[in-house]
Amino acid sequence: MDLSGLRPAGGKRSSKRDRIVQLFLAQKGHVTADELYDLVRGEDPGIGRATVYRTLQWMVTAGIAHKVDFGEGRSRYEPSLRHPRHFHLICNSCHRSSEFLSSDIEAILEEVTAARNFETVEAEIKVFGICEECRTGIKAPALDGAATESVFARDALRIAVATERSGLEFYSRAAALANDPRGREIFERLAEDEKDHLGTLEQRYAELIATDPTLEARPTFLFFKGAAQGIFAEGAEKLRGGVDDLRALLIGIRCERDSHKFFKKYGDRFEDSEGKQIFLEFAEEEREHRDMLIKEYRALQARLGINRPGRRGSTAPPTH
Amino acid sequence: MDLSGLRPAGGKRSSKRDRIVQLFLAQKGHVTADELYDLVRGEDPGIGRATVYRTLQWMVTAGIAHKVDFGEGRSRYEPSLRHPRHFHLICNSCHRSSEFLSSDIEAILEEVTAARNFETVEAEIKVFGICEECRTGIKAPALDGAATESVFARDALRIAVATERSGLEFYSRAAALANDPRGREIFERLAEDEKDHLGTLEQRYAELIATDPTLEARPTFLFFKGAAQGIFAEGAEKLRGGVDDLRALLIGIRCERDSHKFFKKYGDRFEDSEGKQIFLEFAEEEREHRDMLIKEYRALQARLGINRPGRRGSTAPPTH
DNA sequence: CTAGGTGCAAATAATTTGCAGAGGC
DNA sequence: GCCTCTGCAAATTATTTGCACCTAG
Repeated sequence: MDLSGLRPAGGKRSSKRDRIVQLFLAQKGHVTADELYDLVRGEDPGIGRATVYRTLQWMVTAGIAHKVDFGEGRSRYEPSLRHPRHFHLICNSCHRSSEFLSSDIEAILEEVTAARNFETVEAEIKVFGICEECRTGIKAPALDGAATESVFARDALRIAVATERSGLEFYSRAAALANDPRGREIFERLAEDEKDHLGTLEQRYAELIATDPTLEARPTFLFFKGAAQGIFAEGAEKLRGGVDDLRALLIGIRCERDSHKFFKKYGDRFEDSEGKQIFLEFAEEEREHRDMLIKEYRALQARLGINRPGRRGSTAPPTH
Repeated sequence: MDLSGLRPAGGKRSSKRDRIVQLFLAQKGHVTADELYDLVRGEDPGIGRATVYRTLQWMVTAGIAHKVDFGEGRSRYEPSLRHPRHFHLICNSCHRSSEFLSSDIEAILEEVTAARNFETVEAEIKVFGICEECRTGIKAPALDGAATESVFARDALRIAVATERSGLEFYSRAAALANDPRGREIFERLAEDEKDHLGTLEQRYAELIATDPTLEARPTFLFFKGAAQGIFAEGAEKLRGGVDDLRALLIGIRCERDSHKFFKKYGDRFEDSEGKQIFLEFAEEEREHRDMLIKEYRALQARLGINRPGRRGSTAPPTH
């Protein structure tokens, strides 16, 4: 692994430090300073404990390592590459920890800190308790370091598939309900797009699973509110009662905004370059969809003009 | 304060321990062992550091105190009476911390741990960063220990008011839309109930503010998704497109379930006995509302019988 | 009387630091 | 040659423990 980009300017080459860093990065989970010291000693008995501590400290300031405290009275360190903000479930019995991501929690924390005018540097969540294995004795599929990236890709793809599926349903229904022929045409076109996306995502998902068949059984890593039903599901639900065209457009605009956000956010985090490309491309297309819907909303509003029945609430489409 | 209930069976009376405990409980924020030692020394120089540590330890096992680690290399302790699960914002600059509650985060964590078959003992969230005062120099109204209870009551009442307001709107609309006269009658009756509740809550809110006029300016302590719009807001929104009576009933059932949960949960946590009583009473009434709606749903379903147009999705009301 | 609480001083355990020497640039 | 890294041992810091004594029940 090339570490040159990680070394801060002015840092000096040092084979010992390099060896410690390398050993550290090769570790799966969360290492103690002492554990790392023992590992280092195994390779080179001429390295002192202080150097390990100093290197760990340096890695933290350099952003390579992340200090975590599981309440054991000593610190643990994890490589901070990959997912910058994950949270921990820590077993009080076997002292192992597993990780998860939750955009929803991140979003709520943003709300809270904004309300308090607090500028977040870092958030940590630790859930202490008893893990499945310690409680039942049944060994559950683990989420070790190597698999994390694939599991992340799997979860992101699953959410994406659900989203496109719900999007397809939303636009199909909207097209069926639409009174205005131009509006119907747009809904039909967007339904087609979502169908395309769905195909691409399902194929990528199948490819991913093919590379590692154990992947499907592994526990969820990325938790996301829209995951189960898809981001458009609520919108599709709203259409059930029957709505006018303007309202359908409005709902679509909101859903596209959310799904754009989703694809952008997780596209950025993807390690797998193919998945990343798909996500970022889709993010762009969802943005285009949204613009198209906004334009159509304005146009339809103008066409309906003043003879449109008055209604409480805003009539302008959201612009952000 | 009577501590007899807090002392574990077999514990021996001890004036020194009692004094330490009392001093600890009188503290506002999060004390370190050493800070407490200094405080204790001020009152009785004959108390040793070890006794303070031992008492702190004892308080933790007895459930009186809660150990928190803000990453300073030493532990802090806070009284664990009152709100059992709050989270912390910690300022890296002035090292003070402020607290918040979020039911939404609690709910998400429950989902995550359930998915991993993890049995939670305790969850902690720490957000590190820079507080408003350190960043801007403007002193913001604090959330000190004494005020926390009142601020909690204020926030709970605000959410409750919003909920009843949205409930009133929901039932008014539902009554206006209802085709079935019996259904309309029920909706009208529930609207009346919500109006009553609203009056009670607004009065209580005014009383609370009267006891401490600075209360309104203090920052939010209890964060809750339904807070801004009220728990029925989404339901009321759904009615906008126009729905049939069965669907309106179904939406009402869901909203009543959520608002029952809300009143129950926070009623249990209320310290202020008047607020507590109101909340628990309302929780009961919301449960009755829900039962009423479910009964009506079944009755209407039966009355409409087989000549009701078929529709995808479940036709049974949720039972939990 | 006796179990448990308490003070003092010494022990522990993780981590940091002073300093003399080694090594990269 | 200079500046930084490094090892070793000593220092530091929060917390715990051994032990003799004390005190409430």
